[in-house]
Amino acid sequence: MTTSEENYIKVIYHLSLVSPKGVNTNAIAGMLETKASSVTDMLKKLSEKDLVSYQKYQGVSLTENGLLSAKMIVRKHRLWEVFLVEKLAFNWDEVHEIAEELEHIKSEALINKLDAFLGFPAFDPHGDPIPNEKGVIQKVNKLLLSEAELNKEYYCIGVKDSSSEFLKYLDKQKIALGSTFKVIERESFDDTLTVEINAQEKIISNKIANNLYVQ
Amino acid sequence: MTTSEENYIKVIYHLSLVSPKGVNTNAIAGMLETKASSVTDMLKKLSEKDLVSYQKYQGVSLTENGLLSAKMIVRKHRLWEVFLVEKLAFNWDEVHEIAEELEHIKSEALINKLDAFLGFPAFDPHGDPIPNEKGVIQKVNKLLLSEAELNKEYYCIGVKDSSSEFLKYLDKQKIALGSTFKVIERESFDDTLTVEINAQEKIISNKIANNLYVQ
DNA sequence: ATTAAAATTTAGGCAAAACTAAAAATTAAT
DNA sequence: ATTAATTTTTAGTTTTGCCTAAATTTTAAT
Repeated sequence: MTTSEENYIKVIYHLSLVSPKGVNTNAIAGMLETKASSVTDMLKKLSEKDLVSYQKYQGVSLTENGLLSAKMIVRKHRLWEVFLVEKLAFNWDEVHEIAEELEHIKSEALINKLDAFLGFPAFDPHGDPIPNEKGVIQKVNKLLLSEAELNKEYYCIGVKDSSSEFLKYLDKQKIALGSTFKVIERESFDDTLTVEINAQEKIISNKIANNLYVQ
Repeated sequence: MTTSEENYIKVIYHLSLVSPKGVNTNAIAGMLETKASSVTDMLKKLSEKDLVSYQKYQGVSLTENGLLSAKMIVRKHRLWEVFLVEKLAFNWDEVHEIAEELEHIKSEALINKLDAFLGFPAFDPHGDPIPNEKGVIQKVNKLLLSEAELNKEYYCIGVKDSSSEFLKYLDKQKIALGSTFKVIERESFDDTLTVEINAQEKIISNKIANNLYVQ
C-alpha cells in the first residue's frame, strides 16, 4: 500500500465510524483536502485491491481487508503518539502531525517492539483506544460531558476533538485526562455548564462540553 | 525536499567521501538501483535547488546547502538506528532498512528530542559517528584491522561494511564493538590474519580484516 | 591522432496521484 | 412528476520520478 492509499483507507475508516451506512466521496475529499474526482479515481483503485467495496454513486465501505489495514494504521498512529508524549516529552497537542508521518513506516516488528517498549498501552494521549496486534479495540463506555448527570462524579477519559487549538485551551484551563468533573448546573438557555473541575468551579460552554469524554 | 531527493543527496554525500573530486552519474545510479538517465534528470533538479553543483558530463558535488542537508539525513538515520537497537532491542543487522524509512520523517523537534532521549550518542550501532544538531561530525582516528601492527592491542570501534550478512558473521564469531584484537601473524601469501580476539585465537580473512575498524 | 569503448545526456513515454471542466446520476424542492 | 440543486463520475491534463532507446561526450587504447 502506498502512503496515499493508506491515508484514504484511514479516512474511510474514521468516517465509517460516524456514518456506517456508506461513506461519501465528498466527505473523503473534505478530510483529505483533495477533490472529489481524485477520490473517485482512488476508490476504483482501492476497490480493485479489495480494500473497499464500492459502487458508483453509492458511497464506499471497507472490506474485511480494508478494515484490518485501517486498524493497523490507527494502531501505529496511536502508539507513536504515546511514544512522542511519554518518551520524548512532547505535549499532547504537538504529536498529531508527526504521527501522521510515522504511521506509514512499514515494519510489523517495529510496531510490535514499540508496543512492548511502551508497556502495551491501551490508550493514546487523547484517550483514544489503541488496537492490539490483531486489530481488536477495547470498548470503553464513555459519555460526553454535555450528557453528564448533575451532581455526579466523573473523570475525564478522552477528547473528541484533538485539534491543537482545543488541546491548548484545555491546558490553559488545567483540564487533562484524569481531571474530575461534577456538573453543578446546566443553563437551559445555551446549555452552558457550571462544572467543578478538580475542585475548582468553572463555566464550560456547550461546544467544549461536547468534546470531552467522561466516565 | 522529497524522499527521492533526500535519497539522492544522501547517496551523493556517501560517494563524495570516497571520491571527493566529483561523483559519477553511474555510481549514483548503482547505489540507488536506478538508471543513469534518471540520475541525470534528478541532478538537474537538485542543481536548480542549489543542493548540488553540476556540470554536464563532469560529475556532481554537494553545495554547502546540500552538504548540510545530507548530514541532517545521516544524523536522523543514525539516531534512529541507536533508538532501534538501544530501546527496541533490535539486533544491529536489522536496523538499516527501517532507519532508511525513519530518516525521512520531517521534524527538527522530533530528532532533537530523540537525540536527548538517547543521551546524545556520538556513534551509531555500527560505530559510525552521528552528526550533531549543527551537522558537525566528530573525527575519530581509526584504522582497518588489515592495517594493524603485529602484537599490538586494538579494540573494535566500527564496521566498514554494515550489510546484514557481514554483521551476522561477526555475531557468529562473537565479534562486536569493543572486542579486543591482537594480530599474531600475517600470512603474506593471501593476507590472512591470525588474531587474538577477546583472548581467543582466530583466523581472519583479508576481506573481513578490511571491513573492521580498530583503534 | 584516430578509433573504440564507456559514460552521460537527450528525447520521448509511462504510471501514480493530483487537477479542471464537463457530463451524468442522484436527491431535494416545488 | 418535473425541475433544480447537489453529488459524483468521466475525460483530458499536469507533475514527479522513473523507464528505453538513441545521440552525444568523454576516456582509453591503439
